[in-house]
This record gives sequence, structure tokens and C-alpha cells, in this order.
Amino acid sequence: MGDKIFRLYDTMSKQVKPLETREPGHLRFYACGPTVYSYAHIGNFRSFLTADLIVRTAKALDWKVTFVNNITDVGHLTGDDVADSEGEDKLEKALRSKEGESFNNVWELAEHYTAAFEQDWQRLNLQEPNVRPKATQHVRQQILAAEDLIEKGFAYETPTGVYYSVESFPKYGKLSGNTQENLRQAVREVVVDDNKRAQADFALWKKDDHHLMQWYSPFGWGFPGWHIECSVMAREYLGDTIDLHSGGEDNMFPHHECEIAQSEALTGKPFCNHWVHTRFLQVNGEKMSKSLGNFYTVRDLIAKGADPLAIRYALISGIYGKPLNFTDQGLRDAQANIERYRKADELVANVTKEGEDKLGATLEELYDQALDALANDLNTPVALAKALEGARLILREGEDLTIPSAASGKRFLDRINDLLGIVRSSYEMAEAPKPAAPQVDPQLIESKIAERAEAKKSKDFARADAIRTELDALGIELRDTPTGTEWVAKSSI
RNA sequence: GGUGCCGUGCCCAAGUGGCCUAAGGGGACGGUCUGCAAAACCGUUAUUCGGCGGUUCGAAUCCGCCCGGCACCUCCA
Repeated sequence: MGDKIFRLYDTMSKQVKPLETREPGHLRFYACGPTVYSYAHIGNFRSFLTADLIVRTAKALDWKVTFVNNITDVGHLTGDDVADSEGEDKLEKALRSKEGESFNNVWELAEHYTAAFEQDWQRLNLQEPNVRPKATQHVRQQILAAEDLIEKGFAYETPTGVYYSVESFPKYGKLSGNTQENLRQAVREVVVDDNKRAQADFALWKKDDHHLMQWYSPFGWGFPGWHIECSVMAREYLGDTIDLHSGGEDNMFPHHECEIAQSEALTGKPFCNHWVHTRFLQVNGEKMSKSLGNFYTVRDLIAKGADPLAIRYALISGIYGKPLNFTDQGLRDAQANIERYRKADELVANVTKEGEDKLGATLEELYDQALDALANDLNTPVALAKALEGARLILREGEDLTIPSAASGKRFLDRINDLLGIVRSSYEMAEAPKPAAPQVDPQLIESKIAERAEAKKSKDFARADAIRTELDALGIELRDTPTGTEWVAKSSI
């Protein structure tokens, strides 16, 4: 099994190629994490889910994985107005905004959103990274890197900061397909800083003694540039050359381009052998934006009654390299599928019938097909189709499911869950397991169900149906099963 | 202007030269089950792949042009 090939599209070479590890069977993987100035939205998580599926696939191939996902808790600049001079800090801006009013300072704000991010991460059932380093805890290394780059002739100091000289690194632009000539032309319209040698030069350190987050450096008070944190943290936890680096498509330029320039200038070695970028998520066929009102955070959707695993399912139902259209209908589709897995999972847990194993061989084959699909440029739709086919095979047996078949079924669901994370969450949810319908008292529901059972017993079906209709209006759906009546809260999504 | 991704049934979405008269899900319709429902299960639902040309024995898949969507080009995953 260890000889299976894991193919992924590589942005640098613009082709699908085998993911290779410098140390056989050990993947060193860095995924760019969030800037913690607000709650993560589902588009952020589409990108993190790509990383999660890569980790899961690699593990399923029996690789060892060292996975690093950073937290950017330094504000940097909003860049909406002036990019590299006096732009506004994102954390500072968030601190002043309405939702920021409850924080005493930027540090508390960053901590709050970091904790929220980690919670969302777990709710969507992503596997924990080996290291989740924070930019603020690596400022010293970032300063040292800036000094080192000056010494090596790749950077220079000005009255406003320390800048990387793009012209000193001829490969700059290779990842994103930009030429330095194009960048010169594009940048000229946006940025004006006469202290910089070339306008495309980017900051390693910003001098600013008014910034809410500032540190002392040989260059005076200030804060590090955005790109240097990833170069420093990737090197610290994964070494000079890493196997794989991922991020959203917007990270291609400038962020990853700058990382390459910094890291390779620092070490003289190749920085990364394989680049993966996730395409943006669209919502109802449009760009997700606050002004269009189609901007969803993970917690908003959960608060509206969406099952976290359904959100996960919906977000991985398209290939990472293509735009994916997220719709309410898509979320409901996902919900229906998640429920099927839950049903199958329940079914295999309670079996008493003796007999043959009728499912083992077929399920084994389906699992292999699902894994093959993921190993083939992370083809999640095919993997999900195979997984669902297996779940249906289990459900089809129903009451006839034998103990050996159920054991095979359980093994299948366990392995599918390790691979795709859609059967059950690895994390204990502190919140109520039954989402939505918080306004309905469960005791009331139970008493209504009991009342209805009496009515049914005395063949008063009109009364029974009336109770069912009554609860339905409250958002409670009844299901009569051989073992009694169950209820589910209807999702409001 | 430069650099990429994409356009498949009512909706979402695989497939990227023959196994495609196009996977899978949702929806709809029919059936099993049920007092009736719901859930689950079974079945039906694209001779066609944005448009027009071309290459080829053969194209949704390759090439050209056109139309449409998305992204990046200094800090939004």
C-alpha cells in the first residue's frame, strides 16, 4: 500500500504531478492559516479543508505527516487604500468596529478570534495540525531573518522599514506567472514610496512606534512584514526545504511569491517542492461578499441549524481546483447525505443476526476506490460517491444485516470517516447535539409523542395526525420506527 | 494590459481522446414499507456536454475563434 502515488496539481509547474517527499513516507506540509481579526467564513474553510484532506489521504497511504498551520495574529495592513506605507491595520480596525467593542486591546481580540477559529476547525472535523504556531511568538526569528537578508544583500533599510529587493531575486514572479516588468507597471499605479528601490519591493519590517502591536528591533520600534512569518515558521518546524505548501488562490501572489524569495535567499536551497492552491468559493454563483449579503461564517450557519458535518460535506463536494458554488440547496443536499451515514452507523451498531459476511469484499473495494480518487488530485466528488455507495449497501441490508456484515460495515465506516471525516466528528461537541429548535421544550415534545401514541393505540388517527401536524408547525418532525417514535428538529436552512 | 481557473440534466457536481447512448447527490415522478406519513430501500429522470469551425477512424475531452462566469497582478482562503 505504501507504494501508491498521490497526485496533485502543482501551481509552480502547472501540472498534476506525484507528491514527493524528501524523506520517504514522511510528508512535511505547511498550510497558510487565517488572520485572526474576525470569525472565519466558509470560504476560509474550503481552503483549510483541502489541507485537511491532503493530510487524511497521506495518512491513509501510511505516510507520516508533519502538518503546520499557522495563526497570523499580527495585524498587518488592510491594503484597501495605500498598500505598503500608512495602511490601516486589520486588527486595529476590528478593535474599533462594533464586534470589537468588547475587547480591551488588540491582543485580546486576536486571542478571541484564535479560539473561535480553533473551535470552528474542530466543529468542521478537521484534524489538528502538529504545530499551530503564532506569528507573535516568532517575532525574534523574523527580526533575525530580516537582518540576515540585509547581510546577504537581498534587503535594505529605509527610513520607513526594511524591504526585500525584488530585483535581487530573479525568480520572483515565477509561481504566479508575473514578470517583474508586469509588476513594475501594475504596482506603479497603487504604491508610492520613494524610499524603496523598486516599487515592487515588499516589507520585512515596518517602522512604526504608534502601532498597537509593536516590538523593539535593531531598526527601532515596529512590526514585522506579513510574508516573513511564514518563511520563518515553515523553516523552524519543517526545515529548509518543505514538501508541500498550500493556501487559497489569493495567496499565490504576493504572499507565496514573497515566501519563496525570502526563504531561498536565506537558505540558498529550494523552499518548497509542491504548491497547492484552493479556488475561491462562490455563493449562489456570485462572489461571496458582505455587501451582497451572501457572506457566511461557520458559526452563523451552525446557529441557523446547519449540521457542522453537512457544512463540511458541502464544502468538499467539489474539487478544490475548481470554483465551487455553495448554495442553501447544496447544504440541504449535504445534510441528507450526512443523515444517511448516521443511519448506517447506527445500523451496524445493533445487530444480533447470525450469518455470512455479505459486504466485506465489496466494501473493501469501494474504500480502495475512494482512496484512489483522493490520491488522484483530491477527487472528493468521486470519493464521496464511493463512500455513499457503501453506506447504501449497508442500509439495504436493514433488518437482515448479519453480525459479520455489520463488522465489515463498521470497519468501512470507520475507514471512510478517517479518510473524509463525514460520518461522525472526532471532537466531543460541548453544545447540544440536537441543533436548532431551542425554543421548543423537549419535555413538551415527549409528552405530545406519548399522547399521540395513546391516540394511535385507540385508532384515533385523526387525533394522532393532528398532534403530528402541531409539532411540525413548531419545526419538529416525527418518525415512527419499529422501536417507537423519534423526533428531529427540522433545520431552518 | 498581464497571468490563471471554469462553463456538463431543474439544482449541485464527476469525467478531459474510444470502457461516455456522461458517475454520484438533491429534486421530481412511480414502487416497497407504513393506519397515513416521515426515514430507509428499489426504479425512472442528459443520444447530450456554452456557441461556431477544425484535427482525428473516433472529441464533453485536443486546436482556433466567439460568448459568459470567477480569481490574482502588494497584503481578502
